[in-house]
Amino acid sequence: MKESVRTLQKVKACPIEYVLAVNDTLNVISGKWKLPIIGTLLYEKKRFGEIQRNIGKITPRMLSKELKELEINGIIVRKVFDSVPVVVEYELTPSAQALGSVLDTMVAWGLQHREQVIKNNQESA
Amino acid sequence: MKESVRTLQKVKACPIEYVLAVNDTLNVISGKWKLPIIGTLLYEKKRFGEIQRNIGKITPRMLSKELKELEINGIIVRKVFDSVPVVVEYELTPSAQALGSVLDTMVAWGLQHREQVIKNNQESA
DNA sequence: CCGGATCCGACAGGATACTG
DNA sequence: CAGTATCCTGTCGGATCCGG
Repeated sequence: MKESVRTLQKVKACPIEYVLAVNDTLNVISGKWKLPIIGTLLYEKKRFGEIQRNIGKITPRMLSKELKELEINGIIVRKVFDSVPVVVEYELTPSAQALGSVLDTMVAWGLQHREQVIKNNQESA
Repeated sequence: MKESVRTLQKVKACPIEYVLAVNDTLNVISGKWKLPIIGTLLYEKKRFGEIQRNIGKITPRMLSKELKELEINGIIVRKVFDSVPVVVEYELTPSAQALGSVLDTMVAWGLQHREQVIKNNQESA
């Protein structure tokens, strides 16, 4: 677990498991590349190079590192085909696909919040 | 906007506003202290020192910085009372209180994901 | 084609001391 | 009480080159 999201405390009267659950979710969607990677795999499973081209500016080092983390966290599955040259496919787990609901609420809140901020600015003008 | 969450791309067939909305939400809840601060203010408005004691291990430097960011982002309101000594109160905006729905879905996903991971480990054992 | 190894800058976050 | 100022460390992420 990353240090930066470890210390969530006292969010409402939530039991400790809730706090851990929120941190688990945050660890899966925060950082610069996690969501782009998940996003590009939502359509279909892809190979290393495909992901890299799809995302655009990510270096192989970062892509490799992020894929490894996502695999450890049960977000993607890595399949190696022993051909020559070697082929590796990455695919989302069902759990990862269920992230859609989280993103939906985040979109909803983001849009609503933006509206609210604009309205407040107009009032104070 | 932080660099680390700027490059979200191609998440599903989402229009660009959805991507921005997700980033807005992420900017409000990621980092080590944002959620603890919001959490402690969910009960009631508090003063600087109260927040600091409530959270526990945060330094005044970090607390000040985070509160400033949260204010800029329309998450909290800062009220200064010109008494001696000076009193400053921090309070959540309605928008911030609406974050509960986001946290709820994150909790739900986190719990479900954990279950799924455990189940998969048992199967492969 | 799929990465690993190495080096490097930028920045989040901590420790401590000090002001209005 | 409510912060600032300064310094320091660790982690994130980029660049480049190398290997199976």
